Formats: sequence, C-alpha cells, structure tokens
Amino acid sequence: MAYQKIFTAMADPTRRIVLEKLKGKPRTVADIANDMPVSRPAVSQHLKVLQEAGLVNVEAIGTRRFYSLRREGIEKLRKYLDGFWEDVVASYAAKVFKRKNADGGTE
Amino acid sequence: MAYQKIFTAMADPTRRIVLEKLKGKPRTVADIANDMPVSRPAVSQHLKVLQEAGLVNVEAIGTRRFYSLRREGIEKLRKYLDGFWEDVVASYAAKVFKRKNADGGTE
DNA sequence: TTTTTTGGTAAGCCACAACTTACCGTATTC
DNA sequence: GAATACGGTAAGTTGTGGCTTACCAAAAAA
Repeated sequence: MAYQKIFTAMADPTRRIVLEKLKGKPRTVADIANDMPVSRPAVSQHLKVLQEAGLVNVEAIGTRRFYSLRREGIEKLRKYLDGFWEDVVASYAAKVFKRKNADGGTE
Repeated sequence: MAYQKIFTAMADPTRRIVLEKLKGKPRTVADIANDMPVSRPAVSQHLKVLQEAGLVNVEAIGTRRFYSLRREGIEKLRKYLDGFWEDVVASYAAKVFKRKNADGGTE
C-alpha cells in the first residue's frame, strides 16, 4: 500500500505548511525556509520526504532547486478517502433492491 | 487547525486497518482486535485516538462498546485536500479573464 | 453472590521521527 | 581563481508514539 508514505508525509504540520506554501507557485528551498520556525536543512529533509511521497516535484536551475506541488499525490489520497463511502452507497442500493423485490416495488 | 488530529490518526497503518474494518458495520473492540497483529489494549488505545480525531463513534450496550465510522471526520480531510486545487482554478480563471480583456476575447 | 465477559487505563520499554550543527559539492559572480 | 550563494547529507540528541503486561471497574451469566 503506497498510501502510507502520503499519509505519513501529510501528518506532519511543518510539511503541510511547506505544501501550502507551494500552492501558488514553485519555490526554492531558501524561499520556503524563510519565515519558518525550523532551520533550512530541516526544510530540506521535509522536502525529501514529500518528494518520496510523490507530493512535490523538483526542477534544478543553476544552484537553485524549484519545488512545486504534485497534485496527483494528493489526488491519490482523495481516492482512498472515497473508498469509505462506496460501501454506504452499495449497502443502500442493496437495501432498496431488496425491498423492491420483496413487496413488488410499491415503494 | 483541527486537521492535525485527523491526519495523525490516519497516518498509522494499524488505525487505518481499524477504520477499514468499520466500513461495513459497527463492531466491538474484541471483534476489531480479532485477527489483528496487536493486543486488545493496543486497539483500545487506537480507538481512543480515532475517537478524539472525530473519525469514530461509540455506543455502549451492556459491557460491550460498538464502534462505528464517523464519515464527517473523513469528509473534513477531503475538504482540506480540495483546498489544494482552488488556487489552480482561480489562477486559470484569472488568466483567461486577463486574456479576454487584453485582446478583446479572440481566444 | 460468585464467576465470566468486556474493555478502559497505568506504567514502562523502545524505536523512530524531527530537529540541530557541521560539513561538503557545485554553480554563479566578482 | 577566490569568494559567495544555494542546498543536500552526516552525525548526534531528544521527545514522543505505539506496543506490552498488569490491573481495575462494570455488566451479564452461573
């Protein structure tokens, strides 16, 4: 199950701040680390985790590395969460089906 | 931000197994702990975390306690994830708007 | 009323995750 | 070429999260 890395990555508050900083546009590490309560290497380590979880992309330009949101990763999480409704719909449909066939569809 | 508890709760693989076991119907603690690689008290502790995150409900019947999925909690997470697309849509709309007003709407 | 079932809580252990500082390599710029 | 900017990685520390066993309270069954 590859959801593990995504959940783990998003469970950390600092990493979520990083992700939210990338909402608007790609940013460099120094840019991201700016105004953050943790050191630049810490941010670097968080970015590694986010990258391995498939939540960010990197593009190196000169000595700078631009990190950007990778929304496919987030989409994966959404899909997983959707799974918690499938059964509700299924059981409801089954109930309706059962009733329709039990009383001849009077309801 | 109340998302923290939900993310933390869902980041643990054992807790996700518990949640998935509750998909179909409410279950007792012993029922949930059955076939799990961890002890019954461990499951009890996990259920506490899930409850505090708003992901499960409890109903006590006699000495047994039936735990059930609380989908509003999961829905909250979905809403948060949705936030990562809003900006995309907004910036796209802004771009289209800008272009329409720049060249008189030829595209 | 004793015994059994059910499950929450306390205490203690241990692994790991999130930091820090120190260091290094590689592009720019002077 | 020397100095500076940028950022990844190593090593070490520390708090905490998940587990275990032991214990306790309450309801049901005997």
